[in-house]
Parts: sequence; structure tokens; C-alpha cells
Amino acid sequence: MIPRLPAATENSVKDNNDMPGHLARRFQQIAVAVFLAEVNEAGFDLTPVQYAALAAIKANPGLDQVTLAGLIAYDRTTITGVIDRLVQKGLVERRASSRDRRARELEITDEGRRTLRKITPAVESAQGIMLRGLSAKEGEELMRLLRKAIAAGNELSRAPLRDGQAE
Amino acid sequence: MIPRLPAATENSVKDNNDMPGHLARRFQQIAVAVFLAEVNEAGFDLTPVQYAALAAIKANPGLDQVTLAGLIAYDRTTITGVIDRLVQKGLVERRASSRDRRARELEITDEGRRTLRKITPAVESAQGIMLRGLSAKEGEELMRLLRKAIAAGNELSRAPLRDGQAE
DNA sequence: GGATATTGATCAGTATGCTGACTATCAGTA
DNA sequence: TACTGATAGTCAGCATACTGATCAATATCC
Repeated sequence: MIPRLPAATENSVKDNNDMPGHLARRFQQIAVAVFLAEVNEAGFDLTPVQYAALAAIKANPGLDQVTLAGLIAYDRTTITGVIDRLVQKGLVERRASSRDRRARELEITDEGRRTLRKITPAVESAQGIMLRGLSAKEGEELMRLLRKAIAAGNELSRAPLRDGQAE
Repeated sequence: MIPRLPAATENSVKDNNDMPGHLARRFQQIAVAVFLAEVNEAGFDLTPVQYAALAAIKANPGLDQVTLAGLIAYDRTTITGVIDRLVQKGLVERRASSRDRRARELEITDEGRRTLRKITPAVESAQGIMLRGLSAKEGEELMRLLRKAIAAGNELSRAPLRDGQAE
């Protein structure tokens, strides 16, 4: 039994739908759900975060965790657990670096490479489903605006994006 | 020492910047950081999630947890902890419902009302900062596109938005 | 009315994300 | 070389989010 709800306009300064923060959370929530559904259907058990990390490791062999964190804008304390799980699944190897004994070098395994290859269609499909309410033009525009807003706010989170070049 | 990174184009099917899922995650990450920074600066200790729940409870006195979850698109298992913390902080009261002994009725306290009132400027400021890279027109367009994409994907997450009316 | 299904809330377990602290190591300098 | 500061990684602790299970209570159907 759903209780009748008053108009709820009296004191709400703004509707949730006018709050970019709320919309961001909601869109992200849907994006993750769609990603997991598509990837599961394809027979894999990989989160969006793990996928992004795996792809970045493949593209940048031997990189260390801090560099990886910067490439995909993760907090360095989050990376530890993500890599743990990728290693656990046999998709990544973590070795001590010879150059710097503090650092760990990350390497994708053959199994990881195979997984990436086979999972790609599901990932691409997921990206399409997230935007299924929009025309192609609108989807492009949404991504453009997100990129622009993100670029302006990059330094505001603890885990900003770093492009990997010398700063 | 940042290792030199290869071009990273060879095998990446898409750049992260072309993945709506990645952009969603990143924008949300910034949105949360901005919210917390603004609210902290105003002297409060409230998360975006707690704020949204508190505002919804104020606007809909006596609602139960499932209805609240639907109004702000939270999973019902997440709501339990959120309400715990709001009760802990003295901002919300949780009472057994007389109509339905399974349900808990939620009520905002005077302290909660006071907090909401005083925190509002910080929340509004945060919404502006999230969009600071965009013109007013672009900000509007971003929100429009997000709303549209979200509406189309609403049922794809475990915690869809429910408008509170009979379905 | 009684069996069945559904629902509200919670819980255990897992995975991000963050803050702040800590260790080990490295880099630069006096 | 000893001191200082910065850096790579980890950890403890907290707050979302979710899956799947359970319990109690309510609804529904025969």
C-alpha cells in the first residue's frame, strides 16, 4: 500500500531532476547495472572498474599502480583491492619493480588478454544500451558535455585523471 | 618517475572518453567530492545520499522506507544503513507503522529541519560548481540529456525511481 | 478460512571509493 | 653522509551499492 504523498513542492528548493549531482548518481547507477548485465550474459564476471583497469594494463605493460590510478582516475587506495581481485582471477600479474623497490609492475596475463578480447562485444553493447533513450546525435552531445564538465572539475576529486606524460 | 607510456592505441577498441559508462563514473566522482567539500565548508557532515533522503523525508512525512527508496532511486538494502545514520545524528525518527507492522514510518526532527535549512546554500553552490565548465545553456542541455537517458534506463537498475503514485 | 504469494525490513557478503595513517623507499640537499 | 621531504603501496575504518537470503507480516486466491 503506497501512502498518498503530498505535493512535496512546498519546501523543496529544487526537484531532484534539477540537481546534476542526483542525475549523475542515477546515470552511473544505470550504467553499472547495464555493464554487469551484459558482461554476465556473455559469461564473464568482471566489474566496470576491473575492466577499465585490465584494459589500461594491457595498453601500458609494466606500469605501476599509481600511474594506473592516474590513467583511469581511481584512488590509489582503491587500486590495491582492484588489482588484488584481478590477480586472484589470474588476469594480471603483480611484480616488484627492479627500478624502484616501492613500486609494483603490472602485467596482463594471456588469460587476461583472452578475457579482454572476448568481453569486448559485451562492453560495447553496454555502452549502447546506456544511451538507448537518446539519438546518436544526442548521445554524442551528452558525452561531449560530460567530458567538458569533467575536464573543468578534474582536480576537485581525490583521484584526478593524469595523462601519464610528465607534468 | 613516470614510465614512458606507449601510444596505447593499438588494441584499445575505444578510448575511455568515448565510453559513457566511464564518463558517468567520473562525473559522479567529481559531483560527490564537490558536494562533500561545500557541505563540509558550511560546517555540516552529511553525504549526498543522506541529504537526498533527508529532503525526501521532510517533503513526505511518515513515508516508509520502501517508498523513500523509490522516490530517490536507492536500493532498499542501502536505505537501512542510510536511515540508521540519519537517526544516529538525530535528524530523523524511525517508528513502527500502525497501519502495517512490517513497515517503519520516517519523520524528520526539528534538528533535521534546521540542518536542511542551513545546508541548502551549500548544496546549491555545489550543483553550480559541478557544472562550472559549462555555459548555462550547456548545463541545461546536459541535465536534459541525462534525464532522458535515465528515463529510458530506469528499469535497468535494481533500484528504479518510483514516483510514489499508484502504478 | 487456509494455503500461497508478496512485501517491508534487515542481514551477510562483496566491491567500489574515500580519509587518514603508516612503512618502506627514494630523491635532494646541506 | 645524514637529514629532509616526497612517493608507492598498504591498511583500518567508514559510507554507498549491490546480490541473495531470511523473517515477519500482509494480500490474494481457491
